[in-house]
Amino acid sequence: MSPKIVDRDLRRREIAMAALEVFAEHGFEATSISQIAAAAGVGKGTIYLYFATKAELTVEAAHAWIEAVEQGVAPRVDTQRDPLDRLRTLIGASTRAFLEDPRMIRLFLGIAQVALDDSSPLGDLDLARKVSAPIREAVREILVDGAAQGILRPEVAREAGRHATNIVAFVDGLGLHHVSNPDAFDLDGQIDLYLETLIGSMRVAGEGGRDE
Amino acid sequence: MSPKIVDRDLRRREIAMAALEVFAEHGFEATSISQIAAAAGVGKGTIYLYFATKAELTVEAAHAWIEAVEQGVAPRVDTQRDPLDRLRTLIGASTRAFLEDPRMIRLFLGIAQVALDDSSPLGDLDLARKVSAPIREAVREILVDGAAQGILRPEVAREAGRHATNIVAFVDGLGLHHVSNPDAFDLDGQIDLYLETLIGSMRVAGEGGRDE
Amino acid sequence: MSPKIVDRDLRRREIAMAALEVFAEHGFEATSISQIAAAAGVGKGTIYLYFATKAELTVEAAHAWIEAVEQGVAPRVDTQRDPLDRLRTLIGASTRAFLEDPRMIRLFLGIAQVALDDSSPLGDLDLARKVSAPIREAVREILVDGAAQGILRPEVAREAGRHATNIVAFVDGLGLHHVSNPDAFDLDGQIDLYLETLIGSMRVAGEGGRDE
Amino acid sequence: MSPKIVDRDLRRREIAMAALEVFAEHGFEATSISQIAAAAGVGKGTIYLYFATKAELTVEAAHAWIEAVEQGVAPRVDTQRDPLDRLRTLIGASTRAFLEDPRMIRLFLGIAQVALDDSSPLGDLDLARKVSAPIREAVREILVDGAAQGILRPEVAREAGRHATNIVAFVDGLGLHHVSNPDAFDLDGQIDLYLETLIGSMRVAGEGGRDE
DNA sequence: CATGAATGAGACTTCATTCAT
DNA sequence: GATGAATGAAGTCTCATTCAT
Repeated sequence: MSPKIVDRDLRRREIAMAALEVFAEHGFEATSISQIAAAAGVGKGTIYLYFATKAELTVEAAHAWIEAVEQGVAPRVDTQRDPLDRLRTLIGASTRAFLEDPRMIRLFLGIAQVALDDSSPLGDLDLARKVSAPIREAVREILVDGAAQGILRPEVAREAGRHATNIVAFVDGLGLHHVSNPDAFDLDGQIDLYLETLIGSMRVAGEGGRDE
Repeated sequence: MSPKIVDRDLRRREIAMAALEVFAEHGFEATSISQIAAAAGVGKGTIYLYFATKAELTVEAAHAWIEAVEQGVAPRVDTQRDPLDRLRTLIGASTRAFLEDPRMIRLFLGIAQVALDDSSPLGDLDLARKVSAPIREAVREILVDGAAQGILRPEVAREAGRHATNIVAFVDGLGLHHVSNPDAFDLDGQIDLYLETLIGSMRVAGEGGRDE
Repeated sequence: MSPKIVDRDLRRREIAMAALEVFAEHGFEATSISQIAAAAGVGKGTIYLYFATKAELTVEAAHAWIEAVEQGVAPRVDTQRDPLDRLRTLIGASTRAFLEDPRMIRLFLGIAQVALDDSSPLGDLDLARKVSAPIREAVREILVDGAAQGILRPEVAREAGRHATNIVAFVDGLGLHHVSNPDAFDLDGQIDLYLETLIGSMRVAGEGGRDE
Repeated sequence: MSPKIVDRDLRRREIAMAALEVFAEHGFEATSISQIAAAAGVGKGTIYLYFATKAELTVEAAHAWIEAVEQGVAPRVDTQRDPLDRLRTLIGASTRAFLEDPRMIRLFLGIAQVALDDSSPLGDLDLARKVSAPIREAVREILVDGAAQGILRPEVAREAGRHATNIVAFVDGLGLHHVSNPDAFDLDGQIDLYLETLIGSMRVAGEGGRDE
């Protein structure tokens, strides 16, 4: 009656989302098919009607995660007008929302590790890059905007993509350290320091800044 | 009468180093004692003469790694006099040497993941921080030096430790992305961009810079 | 839609009975899960679908044994009317049936040994006592009956429980020796001697006895 | 210099005695060669200079135990003159001394179980019988004495050996139950009850007894 | 002779995957 | 299609036994 293809994809996605939950909760290698089946509310055998292999399920889960991140980040940026404020808001908010949830980092680490496995079908996922793509793009746009408005130096616009890559890399790196030892430093303080250092370098000289 | 004499600590270290190799190759949880034993050229049971548990071996391997990093980084810095050059050399060289070996990031990810496990004896190791401690300290000293020589702004010296934390975080984050997809960006170029942006913000205004 | 239906309790019992066979044959600690699985005709992993642990399987096997003993002993007693004859029949028949199978004593010894282990979940099973409980109770009833009929001394009825305990202890002890070396003595003869000695002391004086 | 045969046997005995200690403490199958070596104060390899196999060591330990029991029992009997008192003393004292030490029963059970193994070289040890031989013999002598003094019935003397076998069997059986659950009954009380029942049947009729 | 480092078989247990229902 | 019972490979760890020192 209903098209089977649609059903299958829907089911795959549902199971993948459930897997995502369990991965985030228990870590990656510690998660069994049984747990995923229970979380998805289906039988263990049913998993194998939709995925040939646990690895294939992992790939789907990673994809689902990427899409979820993409859809979750975009809305947050558009509340501010000033490029510098937008940058502060974007980096600060998404970093905190994203990194302060240990489940997310666990998920990221787990999937990244699987992706790093040479024999893994996740190898071509370019996970870190795809997951951070929406943030990176948003950052890039802000930088271009800022240059267009004369707030940021012109050359920032020329290198906007590469700057965005660095910014995202910093966010992920800081998140990694934060997660390894949340007490080692003040996450907010480090983000502020980074942003102001960055802005100090990008801002058109002579414009009034926050720290001088 | 004369029993075989074995240096337990040396043996532990040897096995830990071998374990490190395999961990880096296959990831942490995917590595079996058998593989480690094979890599170390010993029998499976021998491992347990030196480590009560796989977890204990993991801790030792992590420690070994930390020490190896510590010893590997220090010598590289002292060849330059100018603080900015030293910073470029330190970050550039150690980043490349350290991060272009995918095994290292894999190891780092693996350890971070294990460290995230609450029940893990690695939990209190603060591995991510200890591993990067020598680099962070070297960076901090350079920043303080640079401020003392009047090349960097005085407030950089005051915040040297926090700046160093951010710089190391960036290095790790960029490494993570690089390893995830080596073709996504030019590692050297990104590092240069970061360093010049950073220096641009830290340098005493009016001093001549490299990129303008 | 119609999943395979399995009676878990039945399956547990089946496996426990198979385990019992192997325990009896090889002793308790010398029996491996592999052997039990083979004896039960199932895969090694299947055992763990029904028992969380080897110890849990052991407990279930012990319980199964207790029940088997309970069901095997009761019917034999009710064929005789005279208390002394019933006592002779009960002790003689059940002793022989029970003890001449060396597997049973082996089982008993094994369980006793496991029970001695403080950390064993069998510790609170009081296995030796439970296993012999039905016989002990039957003996007690016979003694009370005998006293009620005026055949045994009144004080025997008052101490019936403690006499029963001693009788059962004797049976087990003789079984132990018998199993240790079946040729060392004539089991039947020793049982007869014991019974007549016992009866000689319990019988109301002046009543005609079998052996004088 | 010193005859090697003597040294070897002495050493074997020393190690066997040490093994006995550990067996009694930790149970039989739970005892490793390492533990025995440590208890004996020798190296693990040294064990194999004196015993080809763990089983062989077990045999020697069992033999050592038998001899120790033999030497320990005899002295206790000779303090009393009245045969009935001597019997009470012998059974009561040796039972308690022997059975109230859980290590001894553990040892007995463990060795018995090994001895029951068909493939065991202990099979010909007739352990239970040999261990109890000295007590059995002492009991037999007391019974013969008692008959000779006219205190016990003449037919007791004729069957003295078989009575002694039964008495020892009872002691062992009661000990087994006691060890399985020390709280199940009062050991002293049960022994007294048994002895008086036994004596009541063996005593020459009309002689003043304890319980009438 | 004595030692203990080394070994590998084998124990218990988990889990991805299959398949009869 | 859906299920979960069944399986066996593989993992961690123990320990009797060997052998170089």
